[in-house]
Amino acid sequence: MDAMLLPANKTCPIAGALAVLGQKWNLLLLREAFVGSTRFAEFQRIGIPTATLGARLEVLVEAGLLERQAYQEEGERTREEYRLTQAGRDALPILAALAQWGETHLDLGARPKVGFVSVSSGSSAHLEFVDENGKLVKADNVRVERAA
Amino acid sequence: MDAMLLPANKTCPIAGALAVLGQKWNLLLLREAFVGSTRFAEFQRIGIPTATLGARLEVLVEAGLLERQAYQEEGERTREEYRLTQAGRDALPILAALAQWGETHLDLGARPKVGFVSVSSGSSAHLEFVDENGKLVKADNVRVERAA
DNA sequence: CCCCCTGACTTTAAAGATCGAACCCAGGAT
DNA sequence: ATCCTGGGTTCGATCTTTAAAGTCAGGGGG
Repeated sequence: MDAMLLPANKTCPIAGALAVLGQKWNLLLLREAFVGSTRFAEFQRIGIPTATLGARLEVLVEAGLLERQAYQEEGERTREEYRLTQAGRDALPILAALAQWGETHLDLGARPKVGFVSVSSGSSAHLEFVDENGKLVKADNVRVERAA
Repeated sequence: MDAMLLPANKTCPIAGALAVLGQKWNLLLLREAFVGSTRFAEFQRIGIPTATLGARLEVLVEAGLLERQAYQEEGERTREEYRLTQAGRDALPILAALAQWGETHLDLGARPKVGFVSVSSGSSAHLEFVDENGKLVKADNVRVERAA
């Protein structure tokens, strides 16, 4: 990841975000957190080796995307679980954008769709570009400008 | 990346997208393509080693995000440049989501902002969640559902 | 006291990915 | 013929991830 933090990349929000989110497994771990996983063993369900899981949870906590919270069940010791911070929750559009792209361009076979659901209306939600006046903008009508 | 394609992950659009887009450098290369880079040497500006660049461009072409096009300048040989396909262009929300997160949560220092601009209105564009009825949904009001 | 169990990690060597430096290739110009 | 330029490739070193084995710690039970 260091090589991606050249002077020019260091001020680029995309490169900066990728410095932590681009590390293997991190976005899938965040997805797990979004669907409710909190415990070490729950995060293992994505198939990540435990050594990597331990290291990644540490990275996500240090980067402020997850936080540790102590919990204790009856007859059990105090343990720690991992919960999304606001910064972690703010990564939701990244996951949604990846999901949208994957749905559109990959052959994923027959399966129930993954869902991003509006809690208040109960209907599914997807990402759109919106301009400063609140108008929808088609993605093909959005240009990326490099800072000078 | 293979371990991320467990049976359960294989049908997940996020994991599937990450199988190609999650590879180091690929999203930054797409960003370069969006701002107009087409040639091998132009992509090098992100600081990627040439060996990795060669391999990555091949991956992005094979995955259908970039395509090669022959070009020839006067007095020069025929060369190939790399241009976004529709699948490549459809990755724009991913870059925008990363940029939004980076802008919000990283200390990037003083610099001109990176821009996503609506071509027709000239104003900046950002991502929002929208429900099936076209209504804006706040991200904190979006729930991620795991497929059963 | 010891043992067991369970969940949460850690250790270690091997495999895989990325990198830096050197190098090669090919076509056009001289 | 050589030189130049752009587009790569090769290769050994370094870093990252992995699989397998292991440790740790607290609570319960004998």
